[in-house]
Amino acid sequence: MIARVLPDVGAIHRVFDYLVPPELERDVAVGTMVRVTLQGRRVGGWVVAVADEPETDRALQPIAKVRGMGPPPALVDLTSWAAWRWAGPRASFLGTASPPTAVRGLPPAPARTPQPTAPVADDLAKEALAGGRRVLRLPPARDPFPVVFEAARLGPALVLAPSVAQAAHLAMRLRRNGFAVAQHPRDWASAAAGGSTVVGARAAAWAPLAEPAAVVVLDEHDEGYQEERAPTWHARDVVIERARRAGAPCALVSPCPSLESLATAPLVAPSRSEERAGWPVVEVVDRRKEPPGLGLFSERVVTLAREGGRLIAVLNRKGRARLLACVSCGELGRCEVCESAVEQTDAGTLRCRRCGAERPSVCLACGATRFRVLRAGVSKAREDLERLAGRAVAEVSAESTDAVGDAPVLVGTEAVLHRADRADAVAFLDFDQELLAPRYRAGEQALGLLARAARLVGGRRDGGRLVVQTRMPTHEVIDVVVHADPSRFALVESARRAALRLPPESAIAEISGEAASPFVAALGNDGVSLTGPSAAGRWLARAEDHRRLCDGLASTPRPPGRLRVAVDPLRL
DNA sequence: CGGACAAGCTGA
DNA sequence: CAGCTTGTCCGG
Repeated sequence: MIARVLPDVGAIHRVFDYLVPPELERDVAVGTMVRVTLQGRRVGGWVVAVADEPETDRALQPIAKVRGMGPPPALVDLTSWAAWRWAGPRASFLGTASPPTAVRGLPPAPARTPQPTAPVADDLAKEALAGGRRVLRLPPARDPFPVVFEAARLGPALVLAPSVAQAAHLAMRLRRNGFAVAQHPRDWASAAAGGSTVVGARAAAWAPLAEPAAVVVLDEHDEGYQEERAPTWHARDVVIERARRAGAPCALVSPCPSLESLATAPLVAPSRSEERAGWPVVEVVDRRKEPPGLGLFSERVVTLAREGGRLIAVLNRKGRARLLACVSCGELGRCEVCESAVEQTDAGTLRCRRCGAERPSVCLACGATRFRVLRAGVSKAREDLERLAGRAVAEVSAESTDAVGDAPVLVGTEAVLHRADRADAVAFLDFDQELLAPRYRAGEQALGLLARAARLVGGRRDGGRLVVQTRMPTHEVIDVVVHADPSRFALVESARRAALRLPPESAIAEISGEAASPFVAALGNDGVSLTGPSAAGRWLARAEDHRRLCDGLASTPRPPGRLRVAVDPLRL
């Protein structure tokens, strides 16, 4: 018996043949994790195929050790596809699909799927999982659990949630309903044994179910599903492919579905009135019509902060002040080293955001020591709101570690929307910053923020309330919440993407690193067009679809040196 | 990736 | 020319 082994070594993308000693034959199959001798040293690797005859005349080495079970053959096969789709090494996908600690044997599979105790009847869930792929648009306040329930009823299903905490919560609810459940990656062995529905976050896209009976992705628009480091694989796209291969129904659930999903699957949505009920009331504060000098806070937000209900104010700017001007001469506060804008620290000094140089609060032009805040950050916002509201206001950012507790008023970056679990109102202090962010997905991302905030306040019948401060009150993203109709954004945005040839109207990859230049020189051909390099030394490869793009990337030899290829880059 | 080996550089 | 650095090649 011959094992074809892919070593778990960075720069090796080849498969090598090894002899399987007779006493190990029982333990070796496609997916098995082994240790082998390569060039005199021991390295880990995966058996990606078994054969009777070697492909070489060389003398074969025996497999040194069987480390344990690895991904099932269907997933080993899927890693080849993923390596093509995201232009990355197959070994990195095999690593994600492998157990966190060695698995020598599997627990017994549950004899049969236990009969759920309390059936949840839901026509939309049934329709979304009737067969093939569907986008299921459910408003933020509507519980998606019936979809998960319906999927698990069909057999061992694969269910993704954007965060580990949400996945754990779903697992608990499924268990309470009588289903056998495995949490990925903790229960890797149970998942591999079969018979259990598997629940997890991004990495669970690679959970070891042989063939899911159904696939559900909750909040499929969530950016947490995409890996930031190259290869930039997307969990949603991985499970879509798994569902396709298994012939299993696949429901992509979201209050604001991504254009990518809408472009490739039919939409299922509740009635207008049901959808409306699931979005909160939104108050749009048109800042163009307000008297000048109010700063970050409209009268409406100040009133809400005073009134008593729990208010969360969102401002996506960290620190105290992001842009300052001298009180006496009006000159902008800039770095004496690199001339970039300086920010004000909590200690009152000025710090450069680009190079980190710090200096006392002194104007470079006139020597005055006082500055006016032109663009406040959350720290300043917290101070101001506390003064205006006359009660304690807490600050929350990604860095702050204090428990949110039940502080009545919170000010924070968007991290606050992840840390708090409920609110009576959420106010976006500078929503234009989100709408106008220089990224092609800014609109989708802004809408995602509104949907997340909507979850914290609940639907309109629960008194849920969003306040959006903006100078673009008729922007289609705001329109979505005003009318509780996400298609208002999708229509406008997909036309815009088509005009600009941006995804999903094209497939793009960002290429950077020292080897980028020779790589793109060899790339530009059949169906792949190139732009670049940008100031940061990045190229953009674009094709009509992923097939053309990924074929082009795969057929181009990689020159030596560091090369980063980010297919479907999030930020652009 | 990391070991092997070859070619290139330095100093006595 | 020994002794060391740097570069290139390749793995079962």
